[in-house]
Amino acid sequence: MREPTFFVLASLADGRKHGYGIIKDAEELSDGRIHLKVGTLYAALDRLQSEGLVVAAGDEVVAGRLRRYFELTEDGASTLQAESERQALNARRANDRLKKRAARVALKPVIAR
Amino acid sequence: MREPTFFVLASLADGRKHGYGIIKDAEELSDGRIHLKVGTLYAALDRLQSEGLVVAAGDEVVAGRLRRYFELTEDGASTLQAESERQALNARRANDRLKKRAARVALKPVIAR
DNA sequence: TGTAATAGTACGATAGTCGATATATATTGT
DNA sequence: ACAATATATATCGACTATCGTACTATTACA
Repeated sequence: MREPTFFVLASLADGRKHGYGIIKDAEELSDGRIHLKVGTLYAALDRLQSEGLVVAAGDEVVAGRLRRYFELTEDGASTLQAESERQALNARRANDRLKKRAARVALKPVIAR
Repeated sequence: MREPTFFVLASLADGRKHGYGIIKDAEELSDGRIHLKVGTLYAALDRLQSEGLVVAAGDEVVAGRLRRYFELTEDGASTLQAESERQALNARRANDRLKKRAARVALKPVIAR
């Protein structure tokens, strides 16, 4: 799963939201790092719905504008959970290696002298 | 950065390796979850070289077979570091939300009674 | 009055991965 | 002796998520 999709699910884990709301929320959740493109978002929502990870949760018209609401399914929540654990583990593994590497490269110049 | 590329860097963080060695190492590092496809690997190595994250580190012939070795640059190491931190943070954020969500859905049936 | 923010739709381009095919040698099993 | 598996790299078309941009439309604010 790629980062934009991950943030769509993570955003919806907070509760029912509409498309534009997801964009704003994901931006906040990622400290401004992620700005979901509209094309990416609605494509992702369509795909996630067809996969059963997200369901449409009513259309509303607020201030003359259509809002399409979505919410996470239990499947969506457990998929996000699994994805989150996978990423945390990958990060830990990479970090272990980087630490060992740092120890190695710190040693090298001393030997070379 | 996508998972296969991440594992190419993580594998090389361990030290100098050749293509096939990276595939085997990534498999081990990920507890068998990741099996890098050859197409993906060599495309990734070319790309990472052109980005300066990886450098060619000598060709050798071992037991009649050519081995093309690669190693991580300092840029590659810090890119992997940044990527690893990003993923760990994303995972933490998603997890926080999932915990809150679990608390919410655990409450709902009680109210409904 | 026009600019920013809100909200959604549409679509071509790009990039990374997948899956398959090819080539070649070494090792292991029957 | 022969087949299967492991080692090792190269290449290429297909797929798909994302990007980037343009478009429509309303409301709020300066």
